[in-house]
Amino acid sequence: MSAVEPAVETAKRSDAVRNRRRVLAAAEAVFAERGVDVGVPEIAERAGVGKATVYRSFPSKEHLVAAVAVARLEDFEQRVRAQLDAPDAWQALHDLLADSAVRQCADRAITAALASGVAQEPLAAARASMWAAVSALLDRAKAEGRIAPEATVADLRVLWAGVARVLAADGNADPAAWRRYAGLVLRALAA
Amino acid sequence: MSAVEPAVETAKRSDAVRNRRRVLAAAEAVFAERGVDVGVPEIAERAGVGKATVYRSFPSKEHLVAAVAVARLEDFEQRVRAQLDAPDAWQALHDLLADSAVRQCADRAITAALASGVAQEPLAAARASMWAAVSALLDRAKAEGRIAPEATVADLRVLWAGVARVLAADGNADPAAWRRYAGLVLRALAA
Amino acid sequence: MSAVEPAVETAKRSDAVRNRRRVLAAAEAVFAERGVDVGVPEIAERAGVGKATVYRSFPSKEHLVAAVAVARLEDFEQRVRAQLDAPDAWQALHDLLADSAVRQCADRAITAALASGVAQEPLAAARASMWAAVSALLDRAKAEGRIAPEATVADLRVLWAGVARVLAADGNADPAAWRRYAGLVLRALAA
Amino acid sequence: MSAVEPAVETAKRSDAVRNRRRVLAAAEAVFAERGVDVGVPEIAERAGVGKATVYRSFPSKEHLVAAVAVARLEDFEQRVRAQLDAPDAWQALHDLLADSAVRQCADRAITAALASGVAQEPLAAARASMWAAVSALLDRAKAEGRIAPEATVADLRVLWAGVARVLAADGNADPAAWRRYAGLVLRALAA
DNA sequence: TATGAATGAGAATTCATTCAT
DNA sequence: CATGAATGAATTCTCATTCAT
Repeated sequence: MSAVEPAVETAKRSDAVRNRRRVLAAAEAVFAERGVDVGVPEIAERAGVGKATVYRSFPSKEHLVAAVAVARLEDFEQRVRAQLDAPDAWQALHDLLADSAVRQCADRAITAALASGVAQEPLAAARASMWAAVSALLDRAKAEGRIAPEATVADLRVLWAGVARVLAADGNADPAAWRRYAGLVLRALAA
Repeated sequence: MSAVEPAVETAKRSDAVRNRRRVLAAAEAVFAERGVDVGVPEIAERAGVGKATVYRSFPSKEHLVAAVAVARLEDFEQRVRAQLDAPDAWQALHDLLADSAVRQCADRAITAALASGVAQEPLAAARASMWAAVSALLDRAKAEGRIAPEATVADLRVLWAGVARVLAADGNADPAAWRRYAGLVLRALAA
Repeated sequence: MSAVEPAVETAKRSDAVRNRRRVLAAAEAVFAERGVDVGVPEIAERAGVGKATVYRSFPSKEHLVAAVAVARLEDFEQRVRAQLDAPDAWQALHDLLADSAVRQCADRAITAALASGVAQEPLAAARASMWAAVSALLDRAKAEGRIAPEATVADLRVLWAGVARVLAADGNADPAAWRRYAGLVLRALAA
Repeated sequence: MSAVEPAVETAKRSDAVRNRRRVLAAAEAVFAERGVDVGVPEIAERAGVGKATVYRSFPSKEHLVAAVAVARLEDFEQRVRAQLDAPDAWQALHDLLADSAVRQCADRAITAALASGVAQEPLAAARASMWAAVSALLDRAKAEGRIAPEATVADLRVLWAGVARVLAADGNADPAAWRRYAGLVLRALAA
């Protein structure tokens, strides 16, 4: 019996974890499509669960928003770290920027989460960690002589997050356009 | 005598016009501080008028949002046109960007107004007119050899509107920072 | 001078009286067309005056409604009295009913005015006076042997006011239909 | 087992259904007492539920009004059909009218619902079905020789709905009065 | 005096969140 | 545990009525 109970508990937890993931994925998708102002019912329906189930995994909508932001940041960070040893750091940076077409979702979520003041620590940590990774790549690009020494990762953030927001708001999903702006942004920071 | 009557009519309107301006100013301020989702009562209180007075001047909140956007655009356009004959076009452009009054407020308002589909024509006209003025200045900067020929005013918009949004979202009101990013953006478009 | 002042005062009063009539007429028309729930601005515009002018003649909208009801009642009463000596009382009654196609306006107004509890005395008086006149005509019809002795003017009111309301609500403006129902109502009260 | 699941689902709905009925009953009562212009909060309080609960069962107030009208019509229709085989059709008709539950409430609701254009089909269907039943009874009364062959169910509607409205507006709840007017109306249509 | 402007109260409706089932 | 139902707070907007001009 003592062996069964944990199994049951684990099973339940795995269900909970699965639901949590479903909700998170649904929220990401819906936020990306229609902004962070969509209602909870919509997210719940998209996730195929009831409204209350959303609240089992996330104490409030703001926490859900923050969780989406964190997930996005972690996701992007992984992709950055996978390129840390790329032969051409500048090119890797360029490609990463160009590929981050889903950014607006995270950005809106980050903005909303920060504005709400909820769960700021995990969010700030995820942000810092992500930017640390980018910073490493940026440093390598500087070492390659392609990026100006005084350029900072903060600059990159301001420029690129801005571009991403505007393109997203425009509904511009053309990869070539994103690619072109990635080049322009790096040019702004060029040595 | 026939000249007096209109004066009387204008006098009556003057109060309405003054209130309309107050509401517009209050809306600009509140939108800039807290986004376009703030309620009408808040705007009314800030303007020192009652809720219904807002609705006298603007048929709906969406119209108010659109009016704020248009006012912002017109305001900025005037400042651009005042620099059309400046000796150094690049410098003029740089300065305009640096103390740009078309910030998150206008952008959020424009986005919201466009999304709402209300009063799109005047808004689109104001936008086009403003960008036409900027385009003229940009052309002069190209002629000076400081801006790349293939750079477009659309590029400038994407880069600068983005920077402005991010800085505004950060609550960064440091003029030096805005100035620095103005330089970076123009560098991205440099010849 | 003492002779002039009253003249001026009278002139002013005549203006006021004219405006009062205009408003009353406009209210009658609008109430008949769209019910008593139309707003004051609409009535004012129809009357060609400002909103506040309505309030100069009538302390509140409810008073205006009551005044419309009273005017209607008095109007109808006059038409009844004009028939008091008609040779055929039954026929006169029938014609009066059939011609009272504008009744729904008065009825809605009477209902609203009574429900509001405002200005009940003049309204009640006008009602009583009007029904007294109808009663006289009804008595003559009884004397002619066409109407049952036990029929009352209250019966006539219930039946005919009801028919008028329903036809009006149906939007039925066909005189032939009104005429036919006038006959049916009198048949219900026939000797 | 498969039989249990629906039961569970029904159990959940049972509360909703009970509240739906409560709201409907409260709306009927309030509409009958004070007209269809009463606010939703009042109805909700009368039903012992929150405002938003009303909106769970009925998408809008207009839908609620239409639902009340339909419920009233169906209720009355059932009572008519229960009398279709009564030995004395005239008497059955008389009795039905006399204790008619389709009173001002239903009529005002029908009028409002038709004016709003919402849910017209179910309403029209309920109306037609109800009048079809009445028509059957009326035909039997014609066959009995008590009602004129040229009388129509539309006539009955105009006369009786009108009487009902006026009596209701008068606040006259005396069964004897309703009974008496039922007799008068049938007299108007007598052979 | 007549007017357009101003206003607070209140209407319908939606939403994030909590409970009973 | 998961769910649909319930709710009060908030939002947009309208209206009868009063005031400054």
